[in-house]
Order: sequence, then C-alpha cells, then structure tokens
Amino acid sequence: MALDHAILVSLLEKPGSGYELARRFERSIGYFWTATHQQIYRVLKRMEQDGWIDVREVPQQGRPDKKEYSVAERGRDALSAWLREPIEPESVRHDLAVKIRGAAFDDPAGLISEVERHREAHTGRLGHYLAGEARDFGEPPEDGTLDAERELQHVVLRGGIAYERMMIAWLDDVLATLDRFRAGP
Amino acid sequence: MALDHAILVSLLEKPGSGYELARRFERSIGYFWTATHQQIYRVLKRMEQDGWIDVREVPQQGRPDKKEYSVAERGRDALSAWLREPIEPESVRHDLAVKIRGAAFDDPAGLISEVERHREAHTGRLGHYLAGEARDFGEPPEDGTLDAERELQHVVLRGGIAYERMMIAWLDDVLATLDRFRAGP
DNA sequence: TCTTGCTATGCAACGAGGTGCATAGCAAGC
DNA sequence: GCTTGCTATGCACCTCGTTGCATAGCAAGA
Repeated sequence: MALDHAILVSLLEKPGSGYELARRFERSIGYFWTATHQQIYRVLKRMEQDGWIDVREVPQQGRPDKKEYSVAERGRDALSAWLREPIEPESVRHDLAVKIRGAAFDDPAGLISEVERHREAHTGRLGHYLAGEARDFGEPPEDGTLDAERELQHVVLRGGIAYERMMIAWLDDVLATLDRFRAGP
Repeated sequence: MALDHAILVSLLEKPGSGYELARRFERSIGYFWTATHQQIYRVLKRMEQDGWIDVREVPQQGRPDKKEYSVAERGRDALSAWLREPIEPESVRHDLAVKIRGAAFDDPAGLISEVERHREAHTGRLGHYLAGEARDFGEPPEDGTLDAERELQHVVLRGGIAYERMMIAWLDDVLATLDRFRAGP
C-alpha cells in the first residue's frame, strides 16, 4: 500500500493537517496519487497509533482548530524500508481504452464527444503543470547547489508533463480514427 | 466499474471461458486493464445471473471441460449504455513517482537500480507491443474496407506504444537526475 | 509410480477504496 | 436571524481487488 507512503512523503515535505493533506491530494501529490479525505483521516489515525507520525493540536483564530501531523522516527524508517523494496511496474486501468475497443460493437462516432472531453481535461492539466513548472522551477536556485527535494520534485513534474503531452497526441490520433467512422457502416 | 465492461468487450471480440479470459488479461486487454482469475470468475457468475451473458458447456478431449461464455442481448445493452455515460479521466497511481519524491529524504542514488528495473520492464513491453503491431497490423486488410474492430484495436495499441516510449524517455530523465546525487550530500 | 505442470473452476477472508452522511466552528451577506 | 460556504474531522457501509487455498482432469517424463 502506497497511500501510507505518499502521505509520509507529503508530511516530510511539509507537516500539515488531514484537511491540508486532502487539498494537496487535489494538486501536487494528487497528480500521481489520488485519495479522498476519508481515506486520509483513516490512514493518519492508523499511522499515529503505530507511532509513524506525531500530532500537535494547533489552535487557530477565525477557523476550527486543527491537528498538525509530522513524521516520527518510525515513519521515516518505514518509508526508508519501503524505498528499498522493489515494486511491480504499475498495473494500468484505462476505462477509455476499454470504451474505444468496445465502440467497435456499437457506434464509434458516438465516442467523439467523450474523447474530446478527455482531451480538454488533459490540455487543462498540461497547462496547469507548465504554469507550476515556470513558477517553481523557472530559475535555478540562487546558491547553485544541488537540492534533492527540488530536483526530484521537478523530475516527477516533468513526467507528468510528458504524460499529458503523450495523451493529447494519442487522443488526437483516436479522434482522427473515430472520425473515419462518422456516418459510416 | 469497468471490469464488467472489459469482459464484455473481450467476449464480443471472441467468446471464451473464464480461464481463457484470464489469459487474455495477461496480454491484449490486460495491457490497459488488469484482473486476476478470481475476479473474472466472480464477475462472470454475476453477469450470467443477470442475463448479460450466455454459457455453453464445451466438452474437451485431453483437458477438463470448460464453460464458454458469450454476450447476450442484455449484455450488449449494458455495454451500449456504459459507452454513452461520460467517465472521469483516470485517476493515476504511480508508486514510482511517490518513491522518487520520497528518495529526497533518504538515499536518492539508492533508487537507481529500481528505476533501471522499471525501465527494462517498459522496454520489454514496448518490444512486445511492436511485435504485436507488426504481426496483426503490419499490412492493410486485403479488401481495403474499414474494419472498426481492427482499426480501434490498432489505435489502442498505438496508445500503449506511445505510453511505453514516453515512460522509457522519462525513466532516462529520472536516471540522469538520480545520477547527479551519486555519493552526493 | 510418482511428480511436475498445464488446464479449468471456485471459496473464504481481508484490506483498500469510494460514497454518503454527520458534526461543528466561524465568517459574510441577505 | 437565517442561509450559505469554507475549514476541519470523522463514522458507517458497501464494493472491488488481492491473497491464499482447494479441487480436479489429464499429459509427459523421471
């Protein structure tokens, strides 16, 4: 299970509450690992019981108090152990690919609007990534030293960018293919 | 849930037993939707009860008998309805990306062998896809007509090829980045 | 004969993930 | 005063997916 580890990484990058984590999972980390707030609270509770993370009650003004979590020694060890474990290359689940193959037995051209919707979603994400890249990695760090956290975040973001570009190109290929079946057989 | 629909599509492409489906999910369909044989048998049972698919006992010589499933009217309708439903662009789960960002708090260079393993896996898949493409789509159909099933299978396969190429290029990027931290800080 | 291995189907149990719902503090606007 | 909306946390339930195990027919080879 990698949700534990995704949360640990996020907390190492910056301690925060369950609510804040949930919002990070809508951006940043969420680009390559999704989770709802219920999942996050559940995992936080378990990790706290296991001593992987520490809690600190933080009173706030103008809004409800929060529990700020940070990674404890045991959490670091658990993450370290996980990093050393080989994992299987991801198992993919592409609904859209199933739909495309399925459309052969229904109406291929009927899928066009759906594929266009997906294309727009990916274009949006790409724009978002590129804006983030320009903002956070536009200029090299002042002191010129190697910052592992920064460099590794950047290479992951480049992966997201490459993925979205690939998807957009492929969806164009799909659209061109579907288009050949407009009012066809 | 799309496992139902992935199975329906596979059975429309060619009727078969649970065992045969399980093997297809290790190849072909399995490239963009994974499933174990237990999942498949469970779903087949449910879909048969719901009248989505028909069964036929097929005696075999030299091996145990099998149950051959094929798609019934209701199954076609269910697939058709699903094709018309908009779906959300997939939620991604990349363990490796979590690991890469996590490596900033451990030993970045320690990830190199793991990333190399993934690179090999993707290279293998790419070779497999390219061989399949040459075999199944190397030459255009004799009669020159548009075959939706063939064309749509091909465009999905091209997606797989584009994905693997993108991943290999990105993993090279990751390796180059990690390499800068060899025996580093 | 015994083991190994492939074909073929299935159950039981558990854990992960998702949906819906509930609660509560506080601010801003109607 | 009431509603709306954001922050913040959590429970209950149900489904999906995975793991481990079990059974059984038949072939091939040691």
